[in-house]
Amino acid sequence: MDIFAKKLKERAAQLGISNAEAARLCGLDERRYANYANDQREPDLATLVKIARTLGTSADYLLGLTDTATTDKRSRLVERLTVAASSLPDDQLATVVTQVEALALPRQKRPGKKTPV
Amino acid sequence: MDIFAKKLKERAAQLGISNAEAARLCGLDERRYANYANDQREPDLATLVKIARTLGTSADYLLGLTDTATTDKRSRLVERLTVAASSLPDDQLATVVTQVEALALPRQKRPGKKTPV
DNA sequence: GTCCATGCCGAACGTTTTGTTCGGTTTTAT
DNA sequence: ATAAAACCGAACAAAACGTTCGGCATGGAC
Repeated sequence: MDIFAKKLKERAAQLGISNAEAARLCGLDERRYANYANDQREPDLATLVKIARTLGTSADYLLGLTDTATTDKRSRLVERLTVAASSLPDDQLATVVTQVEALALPRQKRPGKKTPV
Repeated sequence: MDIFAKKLKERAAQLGISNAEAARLCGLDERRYANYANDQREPDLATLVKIARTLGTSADYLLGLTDTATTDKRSRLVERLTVAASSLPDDQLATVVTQVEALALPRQKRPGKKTPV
């Protein structure tokens, strides 16, 4: 599956992270992940799912069954944010959400009922 | 991957064919395919793709990635983050990405090969 | 009833593939 | 120049795979 290896590298590039970082995010041994990215080994299905989920993409994309390349620069930034945020512990994630939402909602005179984080 | 096995059987049922017929359609040994459908073996990635294509479905479906209900608490937090971040101007978005990535990868000061924001 | 085509399954065996470790080179930012 | 991080080839034990064999159950044909 050379396509899988290519997509793996392509995805890491989209996210602006190294393969080693992608490995860490996925909770996989760095050498092991590198074997996937270099088309020397193939993961089992559970690992494939874990990678797709962690990198915020689909198995179909990683297997070349769809070509949904994210070319938009802003979209990729948002994806990087999603991937990074997903690896945070609950409390840090909650904090980040609060802060970014504060940034996003510039000035509403009366902040209405908002779901507490 | 018990999900994969289930989806395999589910798909054959949807198509109104036996597992043996599905195996033949995919050009796979009947016993081999049965091992997949019985959750005793797993196919390599190329075979997974062949099955998905032959049965007219997606790898995401076969792997149970489609029905990712966003009912869980963390997923909703991440969704809120995505929505909020998407409304930010470019520079603020870039800043947030940098900060969250720094949080996500608690590591030494030396970043390796990484695409700059 | 007998036959046999079809679907399905467990066990076993030889082969292939994987995960991991070790050591080393290359790259990058200070 | 230095050190941290990224990256990679080789090698080996362990795990997973594909395939074969035999067996069981069902249903239609004769």
